[in-house]
Amino acid sequence: MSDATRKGTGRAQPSMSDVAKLAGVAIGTVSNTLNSPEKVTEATRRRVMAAIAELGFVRNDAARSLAAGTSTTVGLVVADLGNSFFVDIARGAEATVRQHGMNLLIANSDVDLAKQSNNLAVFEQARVAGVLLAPLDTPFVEVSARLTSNTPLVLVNYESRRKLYSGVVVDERRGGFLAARHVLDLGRRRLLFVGGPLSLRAVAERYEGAQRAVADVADATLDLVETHGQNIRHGKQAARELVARSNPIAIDGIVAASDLLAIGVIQVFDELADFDVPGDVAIVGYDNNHFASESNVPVSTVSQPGEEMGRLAAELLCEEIAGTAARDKQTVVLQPHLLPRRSSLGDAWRRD
Amino acid sequence: MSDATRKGTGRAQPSMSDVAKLAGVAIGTVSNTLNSPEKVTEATRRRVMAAIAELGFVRNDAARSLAAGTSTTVGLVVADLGNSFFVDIARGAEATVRQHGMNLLIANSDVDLAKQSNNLAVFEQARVAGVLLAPLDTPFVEVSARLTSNTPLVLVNYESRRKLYSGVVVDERRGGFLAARHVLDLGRRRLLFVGGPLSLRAVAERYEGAQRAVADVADATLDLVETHGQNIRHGKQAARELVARSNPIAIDGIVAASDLLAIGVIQVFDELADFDVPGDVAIVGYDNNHFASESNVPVSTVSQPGEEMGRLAAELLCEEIAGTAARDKQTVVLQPHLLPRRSSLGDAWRRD
DNA sequence: GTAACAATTTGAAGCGCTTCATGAATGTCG
DNA sequence: CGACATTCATGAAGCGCTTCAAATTGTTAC
Repeated sequence: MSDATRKGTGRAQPSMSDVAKLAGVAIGTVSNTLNSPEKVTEATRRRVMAAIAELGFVRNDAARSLAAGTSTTVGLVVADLGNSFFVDIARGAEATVRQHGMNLLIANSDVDLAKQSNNLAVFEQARVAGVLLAPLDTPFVEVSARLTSNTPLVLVNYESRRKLYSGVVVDERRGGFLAARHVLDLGRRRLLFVGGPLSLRAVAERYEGAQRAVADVADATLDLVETHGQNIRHGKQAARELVARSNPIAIDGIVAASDLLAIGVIQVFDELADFDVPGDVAIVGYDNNHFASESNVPVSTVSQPGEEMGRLAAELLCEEIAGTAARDKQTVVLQPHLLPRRSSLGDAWRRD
Repeated sequence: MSDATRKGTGRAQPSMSDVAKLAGVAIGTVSNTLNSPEKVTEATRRRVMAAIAELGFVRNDAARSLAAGTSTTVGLVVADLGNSFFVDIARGAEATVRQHGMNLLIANSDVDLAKQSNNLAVFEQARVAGVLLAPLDTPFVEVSARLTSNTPLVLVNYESRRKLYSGVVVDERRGGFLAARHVLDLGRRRLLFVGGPLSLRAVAERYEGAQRAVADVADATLDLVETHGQNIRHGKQAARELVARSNPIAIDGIVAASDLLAIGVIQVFDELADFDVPGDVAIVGYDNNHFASESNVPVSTVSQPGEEMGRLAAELLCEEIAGTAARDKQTVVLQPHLLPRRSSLGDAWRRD
C-alpha cells in the first residue's frame, strides 16, 4: 500500500505513542489518563488530553481489547429486524448493556439460518464480551454447533432444551390461555383459533393455551383455521375461508395468533357488513402491535414484554460476563398481559 | 484475573500458535491456509484444518485487523430502528456489503443525538472499514464534529451541505409533487396537506413539492394542517380539527406526509360516515407503509426506495474503502414512486 | 540532612495476528 | 550434472494497546 493511497486521505490515524510524544510523557501515562485518570496528576492529565485533542487521536479498540483481553461491546443477533418485537428486544438490551458501560451492536439474520450463524461467527471472531441471540423459530442445530467457542451467550425468546444457555422467554401458552379465557369470560362459547403454521413453536403454544382455557369450560368449543403466516393478508384469507365454510358463521369468538391476523379478519367482516365486531364475534389478537391499538376497531391483544425481555437477557449476559452468574443456566419465563380493547369489549371499552 | 475465573469456563481460546503446534507447521503457514490457501499444499492445508477443527480455533479478529490494518466489518448507525424505512436501508446495505465480502453491524441511535455520536465513536474505535450513517433529521453538528477521524463515511437519507461526505437521498419534493399532482389529475382542486412539524426537513420538502404541483394548476388551492408527528393518532387529530373548522369540509383532496397520517384521517372520516374516501376526499399518503397497503381502504402512497438507498450507499462506501471513489463527494438522488390505490382511485383500483 | 514511605511516571513485555525476507526443497533445462 | 527457477514453509518483526515491576519524584518524620 503506497503512502499516498493509504486510507484514502493519506493521513494516518495517530497512535498513543504519538500522543505520548506530543505531551512529553510515557505511553503508559497516556493509557492511564484514559483508563484510570485517578492514577494521574491533574496537570499531566490536562497535557495529555490537549495532545489527544490536537492530534484527533481515537483509541484503537482492536488493539485495546487484544492487549486487555476484554471487550466492551456486546453483540445481538436478531432473527428479523422487520418484526417490531425484535426491535423492542434490541431497545431493552441496549439500555441495560449501556448501564453496564458497554455497547450493543446488532446483526440482522433476516429470517435466514445461514446469516444467523454467520452473524454469530462475526461476533465471536470480534471477541465481543458476550452475545445475545434471538434466534429463528427453528430447530436448534446451529446454536448447538456453536459450542466450540466459549463466548458467553444468552438466548432471547428461545429456550435451550439442554440447558446449555440461559435465556428469557415469554409464556406463550399463558398468552393463548389469557386470550381465550377473556373471550370465554365475555360469554362466548364457540371459539376459533386463527394462526399458523402450527410448526412454529410460538403459534403452537398459543393454540395449546387457548385449548386449555376452552377445556375448562364445559360447553365451549375451539375450532381452528391454520394460516401460512401472521399478516393481515393471512387474516383476510382465514376470514373468507371461514365464511365459505358456513354463513352465517358458527362461531362467536376468535383468538388470533397475531394482531395483524385479527385486523385482517375484522376488515373482511367489516366489508361483509354481516358480522359485527364484537357484537357477533369478539376478537383478540396477539403482540400488542403498534398499529393494532390505533386501528379502526382497536384490537384487544396479548402484550409481549419485548423490552423487558431484552433488559433481562442483557442482565443475565452481564452476569455471565462478570463471572457472577449462577453455575446452572436458567431460563426466565416472563408473563404476557391481556390488553382488552374494543374488538372484544365493544362500547364498554373506553380509550384512555 | 485468576485462572479459575477467567472467561467463565476457564478454558482459554486456542490461538494460532496452538494450531501451528498441533499441526506441526509454522504459525505463518496457519495464517496462509486461512487467508491465501493457494499458497499452501493441499496436504498441509488439510493438516491445519484438522488442527483448527480439533481445537475449535476461532480467529481473533481484533488481532487480525490490528496486524493487517484493515477490517472486514462495516458499521451502520441508524436513527430509529422502530421505523421500517431504516430497516429497509439496513437490509439493502447488508446485501451489498456482503457481496463485497464484508459484514454489516448495526447500531441504533433511537432518536437520540447523544447515542448517535456515541455509536459513531464506537465504530471508529473499532476501526471498522467504513461507516454508513442514517442520521436524525436535525442539524449536522454532530457529524461535522466528527471530522477528526478519517474513517470513510457515507450518509443515507441526509445530504452533506458542505460536500464533506457522499450520500444517498430521495427527492422528497418530487414525492410531494407526485402525490399532489396525482390528486389534481383526479380533478380535485381544493387540496390539503397534512403533516408536521414543518421543522422536519422531509416534511417541509414534501410540502414544498405539493405546493409546486398546486401552483401549476390555475384554480387549485393547497391548505395546511400542521401536525406534531406522523402517526395514526396525529392523523385523527388533524381530521377532527379539519372537521371542526367547517363541516362539511371545504376540501376534496389530501396529501399526507405519511401513510399513518392518512390512515388516521380515513378512520375519522369513516367514523363520521359523512365523508366518502375517495368519493368526497381523495387521499394520498407517504412511505409505502407495509400496513397501509393492507388496511381497510388501501392507501395510495409515495414509495421510498429504502433498500435501494441502502444498497447504493453501501456501494459508495465500498468504493471509498477500496480507494476507487471519485475525488469529489457525490450525493445520489433517488426518485420516489407513486403507488395509487383505493384511497385515491376508488373502485377504479384493482388489487393485483 | 536523611531515612522511610507514598504518589507518579516510566517503558519493556506481550496480547494474537499478518507480512515478508529468507531458506529449503523440488523441478527444469541446456 | 550444475545453474537457475519455482514452489512451500519458516519465523521474526511489528500492528497499537494494557500492564506492571522498577525508577523517579515528592513528602513527612526523625
